[in-house]
Amino acid sequence: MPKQILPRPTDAELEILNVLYRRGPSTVREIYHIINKQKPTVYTTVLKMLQIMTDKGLVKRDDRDRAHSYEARLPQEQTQRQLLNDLLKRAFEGSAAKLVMQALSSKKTSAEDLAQIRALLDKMERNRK
Amino acid sequence: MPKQILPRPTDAELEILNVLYRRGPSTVREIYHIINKQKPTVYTTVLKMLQIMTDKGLVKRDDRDRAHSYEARLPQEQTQRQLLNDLLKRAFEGSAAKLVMQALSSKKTSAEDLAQIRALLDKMERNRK
DNA sequence: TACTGTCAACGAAAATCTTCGTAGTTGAGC
DNA sequence: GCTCAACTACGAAGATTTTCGTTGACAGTA
Repeated sequence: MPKQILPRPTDAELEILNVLYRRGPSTVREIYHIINKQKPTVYTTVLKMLQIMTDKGLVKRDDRDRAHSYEARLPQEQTQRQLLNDLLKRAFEGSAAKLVMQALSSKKTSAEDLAQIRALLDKMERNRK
Repeated sequence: MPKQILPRPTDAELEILNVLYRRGPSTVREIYHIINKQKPTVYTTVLKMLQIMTDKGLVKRDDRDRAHSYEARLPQEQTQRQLLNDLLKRAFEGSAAKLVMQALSSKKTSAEDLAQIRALLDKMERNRK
């Protein structure tokens, strides 16, 4: 029973989504191999997670072949944005600026990254006029 | 039994932490009044949460008075940073730049905020030399 | 057909998170 | 001392998340 509003993915679910984002549509076996390297797990655990995620609507299942193929339902950017907005509300009182400041000051960011961000800032200010 | 490494606060725990950050040290009753407005709850639920959070080390308890007083153990900025770093690892492959870009592009940010971020960027680039 | 290996389905157990009812303690006022 | 109101402690129930064992289905091969 698919839901309309996608729930925030849990930790384990996010790990699987990340695999799907890196690999594109994949079978349970393929996903299992990768997950198992990161964190020793049993095949059926991964399968169960995928079934739950299908119910929640986080992934789509293609069951034409015997080995079903799974695919993330939302593009990575949208998942990231959703998680960010969620964190924004829960911990930053909705202030994106505070969040960005914290992110920049806590992590060492490369010169290229800084330049990239600066470019984005420029673009946003231009659009503002 | 306090732990060394503080666990990531859960949703309900974060709500309580936010109250503590706004109010400073507070009694259960005070926290309960606020939480109850946001989401009807029973007094003992809030109390239980605080006890769990004390065990986890998320808050400190001052039991000198009869009505114990609770206080966040980490400053708000540190909690925020922890949550950010966590999200960074789980959803952004550790790239703060990607995270910042998403945050900036998804949310409308005010001109003042943009200026503030730009100032931070300048400062970071100066320090880099 | 019988055997083998791979697969999805299912349910239950384990772990964690959240809520709440009950009980016992303490302090203030009589 | 006794009673009442407010408080904390405790444990259990419910909900959710995560893990895993078992089963049955299916496809290929001899």
